[in-house]
Amino acid sequence: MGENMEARNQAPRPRGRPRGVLPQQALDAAMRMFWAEGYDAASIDRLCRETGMPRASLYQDFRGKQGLFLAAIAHYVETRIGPVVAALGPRGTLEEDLAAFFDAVVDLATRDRRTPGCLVSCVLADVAGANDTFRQELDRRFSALEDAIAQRLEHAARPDCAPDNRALAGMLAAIARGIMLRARGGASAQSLHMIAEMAVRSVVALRSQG
Amino acid sequence: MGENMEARNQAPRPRGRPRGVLPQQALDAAMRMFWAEGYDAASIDRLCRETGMPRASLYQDFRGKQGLFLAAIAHYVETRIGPVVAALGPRGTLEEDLAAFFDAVVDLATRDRRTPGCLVSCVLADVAGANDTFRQELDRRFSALEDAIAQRLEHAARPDCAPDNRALAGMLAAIARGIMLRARGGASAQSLHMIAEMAVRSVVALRSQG
DNA sequence: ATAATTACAGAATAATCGTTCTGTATATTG
DNA sequence: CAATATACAGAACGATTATTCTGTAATTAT
Repeated sequence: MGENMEARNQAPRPRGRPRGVLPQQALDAAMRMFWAEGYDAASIDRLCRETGMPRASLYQDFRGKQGLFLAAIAHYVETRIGPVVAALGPRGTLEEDLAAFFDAVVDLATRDRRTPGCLVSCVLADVAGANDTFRQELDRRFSALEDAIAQRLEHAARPDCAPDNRALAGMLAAIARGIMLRARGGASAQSLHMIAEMAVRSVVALRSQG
Repeated sequence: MGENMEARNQAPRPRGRPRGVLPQQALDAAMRMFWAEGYDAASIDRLCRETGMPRASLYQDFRGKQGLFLAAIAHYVETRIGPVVAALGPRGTLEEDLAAFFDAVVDLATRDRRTPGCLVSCVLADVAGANDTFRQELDRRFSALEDAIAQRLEHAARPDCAPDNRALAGMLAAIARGIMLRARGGASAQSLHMIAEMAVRSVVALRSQG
C-alpha cells in the first residue's frame, strides 16, 4: 500500500518510544567534557546533564563510563585528529604539508580555551597509567599517528640521503604531542607556532645533509 | 647546664610524641603513587597506607590532597627531573650533552615499569584542565625546563648562524615531553632512543646550515 | 482499541571519596 | 609524680561516586 512507498528510502521507524538525543549528538558534548576536565573529574551525573542523555540510555548505548570514554575518544580522533592528519596530504611539498600539519596541531590545541591540549595526550595518557585497556588504547592511537607521518615521509623519500623515516616520524609525532601538552599549561598559539616552524626547519635541515 | 652542652649540635628534640614517619619519606611513596595512577585514582586512604603516614599527620603537614600532590611534584622535580636537567651540563660538546639529556629522559620514563612516563607531563597535565592552581604549576614547570635548555643552547651559541634558541629550546622540550608521553603507552626504551638520537641530529643539522 | 516495545526520569544502592573529629599513646618539661 | 604537647589509630561525617532498578511515558504493531 501507500505506506510502503513513503518508507522505501527511509530507515523504518523503530518500534518503541523514539529517542530524545541520538548517541552521536551526546558524544560530542561528552568528548568536550572529558577533554576539559579529565576522566575522573567528569562524573556520570554531569555527563548526563551536559549531554542531555538519560542515565539509562547512556548505559544502554555505552555500557558505562569507560565505554563512553572510549567512544568519545574514537569520536575525537575522527572529528578532530582526522583533519590534522589529513593536512599531511600529500598535497604540496613535504615542507608545506608538514607546516600545514603543525598549524592544525596548534590550532586544535588552542582553538577553544575550555579544551586546551589534546584529549589523547593529556587525558587518556593519565588514566593509561592505572588501566591497561586505556594503556593499549593510548598505544594504538599513538602508533596510528606515527604511521601516518611515516607514510608521508616515505612518499617524499629521497634516494640519495634518507634519514630513518620511522625515527623521524616518531620525533615529529613527539613534537606534536609536546605542543599539545604545552598548550595545556596555557601557552599562546604564537609561541607554539614558533616550535612548529622549528620542527619543519629541522626536517628540511636533516634531509638537506643526510 | 649540662643539658645545654649535649643539645648544642643537635636539633633539640621536639616536645611531644616523636613522629613515626618523616614527611620526606612519605613524599617519595606518595609521588610514586600519583605517578603510577594519576591524581584522582590515588585515594587518601591508600596514600596513607602506602606511605605509612597517618591521616592526621598528612593533613597536618600538607593541608590535604592537593597540597600533598604539589609537594610530591616538587619532590619529583628535585629528585627525578633535577638529574635530567643536570645532564645538560655544560660538560662536553652540545651534541654530547643533548645526547646525555635525552638518554636521561628516556631512562626516567622507562626505568620503572610501574611508573611509565612523567608525573608532570602525564598526570599534572591532566588535572591542569580543571584546576587553575594545577594549570599554573604545569606552566611553571614547563617554562623551567625550557629555560634550562635555552641556557645550554646559548652557551654553545655560534655567532655565524644561530637558530632562534628560544624556539629551538621549546622544540627540544616538546620532544622530551613527547617521549615521556610515548612511554606512558608502553613504548620500549629502544624505540624512544631512536627518537632521542634523531632529535640530537636535528640540532646538529640546524646549526650546520643556519 | 490492546499488546508489545523502547526510552526516560528519578529513586535506590552500595561503595568510596576527602575531610574532620575523638580519644589514646608517647614523648618532654617541671 | 603531674602537666603539657605532639602524634596517632580509627571512627564519623556528609558528599559524591558509578551502577542498577522501578515505574511511567511514548511509540509501533496487531
